[in-house]
Amino acid sequence: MQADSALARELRHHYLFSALTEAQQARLLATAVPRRLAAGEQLFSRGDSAGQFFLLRSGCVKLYRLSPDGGEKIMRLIRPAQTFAESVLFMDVPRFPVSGEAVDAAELVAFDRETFLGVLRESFATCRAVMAQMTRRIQSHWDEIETLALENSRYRVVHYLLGLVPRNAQGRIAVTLPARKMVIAAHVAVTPETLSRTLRALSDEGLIEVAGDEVTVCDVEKLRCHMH
Amino acid sequence: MQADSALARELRHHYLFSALTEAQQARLLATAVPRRLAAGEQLFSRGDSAGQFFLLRSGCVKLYRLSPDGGEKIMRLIRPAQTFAESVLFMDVPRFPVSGEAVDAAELVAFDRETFLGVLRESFATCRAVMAQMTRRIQSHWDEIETLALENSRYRVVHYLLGLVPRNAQGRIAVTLPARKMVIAAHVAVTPETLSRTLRALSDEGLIEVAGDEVTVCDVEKLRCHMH
DNA sequence: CGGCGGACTTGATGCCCGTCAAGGCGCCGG
DNA sequence: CCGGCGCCTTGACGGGCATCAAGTCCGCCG
Repeated sequence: MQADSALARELRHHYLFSALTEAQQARLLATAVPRRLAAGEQLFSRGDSAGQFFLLRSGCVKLYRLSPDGGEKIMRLIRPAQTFAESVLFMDVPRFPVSGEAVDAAELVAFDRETFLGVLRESFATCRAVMAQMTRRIQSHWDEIETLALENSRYRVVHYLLGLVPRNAQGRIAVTLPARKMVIAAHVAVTPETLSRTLRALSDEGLIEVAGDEVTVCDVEKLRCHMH
Repeated sequence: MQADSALARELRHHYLFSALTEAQQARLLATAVPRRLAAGEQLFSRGDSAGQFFLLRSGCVKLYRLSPDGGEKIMRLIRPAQTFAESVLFMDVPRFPVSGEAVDAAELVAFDRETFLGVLRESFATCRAVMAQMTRRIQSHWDEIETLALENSRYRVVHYLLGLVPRNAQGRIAVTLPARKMVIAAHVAVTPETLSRTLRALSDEGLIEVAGDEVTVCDVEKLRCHMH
């Protein structure tokens, strides 16, 4: 790998690597393997045995599971500068718990599990960072579970929208949807049709305004209390 | 605390403590606070700032969130010998992300956050144990999200039942429901009525047999492929 | 430009499932 | 023994949402 310097610079701001010494980072890079994926290409399947985790450098990757009836549930969308499949680091028999596939053409780096565990042993700060990150992930899962457990689709959509606006936001605020509406519909477990209808109903009631993938919430407070 | 020896014995088999030296365990116990809860008594509310996590010694505790319309979603049921709210260990501003309340009268021990973090710094083995546990939790959340995202209630119930049987189970197998049916219904986001009807339909079709909280799956394979 | 395909929207229809209500059953205290 | 109280079950009904099917809009490419 000779494009190391650019990669090393990217790593410096990543939670998994920022607390490591240069020497430790070098050890990781020595066993790192670059990889390219075409759009739609599969990276791994649920159940595959796993010896590495990944950093996405460009493009977009989805982690998903297939439901029995052929539908797919997207568990997470990976954006550039995010790592994923770190969970294989800590499993006794490391297997991927989800499938991973490139949405857009992607450029990524695979890090070796054992090498990283060796480095981790020497860096408590990185351990803490990992645990903090996992804590955040668990809480975002709780949010998602909370959304999915809501009885009707309107609540789920509103709950999802509220999850997009910053915690302390007030009044009027614009957000851009993080993915195509089809994908979002899958996230909140409704059909694209219902999502469309629900957004229309909300905008007819003057609660939001929709323009493409730009959604502006007219009054965050009102929308929040609209859930009650 | 003079009932220490019994408590110390319980800790020895717990993932958070088993890798610690006697001295480290002693440090933890020195700042541990025993606590009793009556049935229905609240331990903490979502959003409360948190300086400790808990080990349940007897009874039953539920972690839950209230939905806007007053319904509650149980995120996790805590059984004796389990710790909970460990996530407060790793948050920058530690707050409880869910509410906690005793279902049955409960006996528990509160451990001090800072003390535990101090011990954790000295034990990489415990770090690994924590990360492994969090990994398992994340994956069980994925399972739950997968369940909740299933479109109809029959699939959700079957998926839940299949989650109860051991991974490699085959043929006929009996499981006992881990909670009252009302609670399970909440878990899979259906009403108790629908759960009841679904179980009846499944047993009418000869797929399962229900007797109280004992459910025997007549043929795991058939039930599994029944999802497809 | 004009044809094509994919994403989104909108409409009509049917059915799943939530709601309400009435029973059956075990448990408890009187 | 009875009466009361939860929990579970079963029934009837209505609404919400998935499904199917057009229709619109837009980007793409020949």
